[in-house]
Amino acid sequence: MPPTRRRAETLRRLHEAALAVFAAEGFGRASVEQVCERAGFTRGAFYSNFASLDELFLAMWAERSRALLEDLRAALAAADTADVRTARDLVELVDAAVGVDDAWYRVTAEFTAHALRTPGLREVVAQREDAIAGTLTPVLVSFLRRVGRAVADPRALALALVAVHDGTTVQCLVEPDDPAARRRRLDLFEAVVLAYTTPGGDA
Amino acid sequence: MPPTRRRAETLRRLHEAALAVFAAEGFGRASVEQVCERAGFTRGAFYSNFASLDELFLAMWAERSRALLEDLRAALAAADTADVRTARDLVELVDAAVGVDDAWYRVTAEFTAHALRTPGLREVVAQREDAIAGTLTPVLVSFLRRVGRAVADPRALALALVAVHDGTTVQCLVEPDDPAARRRRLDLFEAVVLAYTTPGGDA
DNA sequence: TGTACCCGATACATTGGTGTATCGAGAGTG
DNA sequence: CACTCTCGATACACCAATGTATCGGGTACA
Repeated sequence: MPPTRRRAETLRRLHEAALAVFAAEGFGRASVEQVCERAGFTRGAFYSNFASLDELFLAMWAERSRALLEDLRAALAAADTADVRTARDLVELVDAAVGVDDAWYRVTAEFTAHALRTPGLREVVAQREDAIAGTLTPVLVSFLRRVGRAVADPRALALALVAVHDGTTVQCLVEPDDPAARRRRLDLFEAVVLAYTTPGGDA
Repeated sequence: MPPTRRRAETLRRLHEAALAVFAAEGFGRASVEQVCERAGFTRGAFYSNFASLDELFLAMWAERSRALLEDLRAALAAADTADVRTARDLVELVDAAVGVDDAWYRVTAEFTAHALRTPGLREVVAQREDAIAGTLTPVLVSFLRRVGRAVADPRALALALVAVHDGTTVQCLVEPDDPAARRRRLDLFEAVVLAYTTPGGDA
């Protein structure tokens, strides 16, 4: 059964409100009450759509990561091949598309920590991360080939890049006014790409 | 004024209880009440020692990172030079000393997210992280020299390693039964060390 | 051993959140 | 246009936590 028009709109507003509240209060401290107030609903609306904040978060996360990967794919597809010749160019392009999103980082970091302590959730998170890496891999391989690099173990590279992304994002956010942090992030990305690939491709 | 004996013991018990409660409930959801109950005190005890949970956490964190760096230094000092000949050896040694601590990771990740959203705290966290990298740097350089590697930019390396540590820790914890995650972590550490150093040293 | 004062206990007034059971407006449907 | 049933609002009963003001036992120190 497809959600009715009314319901779809309700979900949209709840997602939006939840993101704002999670970002402002922290996932752990956000209450159903706050989310509903922000969305302009009573708690009744919430409970007839979700059983818990966890459930709402997972729905948001699925949506958001889908959109993010789509953006990334689009950014890469739109890039002029002539402008992307080296691994560094590619790294900069991807970084620009993915960015360093303060609010989103905080929310996912907190939720991940929460999931690690909640057995059922841990597996769900593991699955999602796996799916993300899985989607990322082929895109990555094909674009690396364009800049003349062959990847021995694409999965390892994808996971390494995700790890570097997470780790450096914190550093960038902790020192938001320091452009050096941003540069170090790009350097590290580049170093990892070079370490996990060998010359050889279309370039 | 040095803390009296009674007070020192109270602090010890509060630290211990706080770590347990933060780990079990999440930093965001932990209450003063819970911490005190676990420690066997009333809230009166808490408020006459700290103004907030933030304050308590910062005290714990300072203590814990001091101890961690001390352990690391000791582990490196104790290692038989004959057994540590390559960058990989060094990486494995450090990894064994630092480890992947579930509870501690969750607690710090949540606190960091919290600090990012709390202006005053963000700077405190930045300072602490800086101090950690600062302490790490000389140790790192001296041991890399032992295994025959020279470091061009020690600070960049230290920060890169911290980022990789953070990023891969999550991955290891999300898939706790997968030894591959652990191996990928070591591989990434090694790749980064090699990328940020050049041959040349005592070896 | 006396005494000053530290520090943890107690009590109080408040606040804000929880989940469920029930109702009825109005969207969806033929 | 009328019928149906979804879904958000309302109301209920309940609990957990907050921070402060005050008290007094016991530690520390001469």
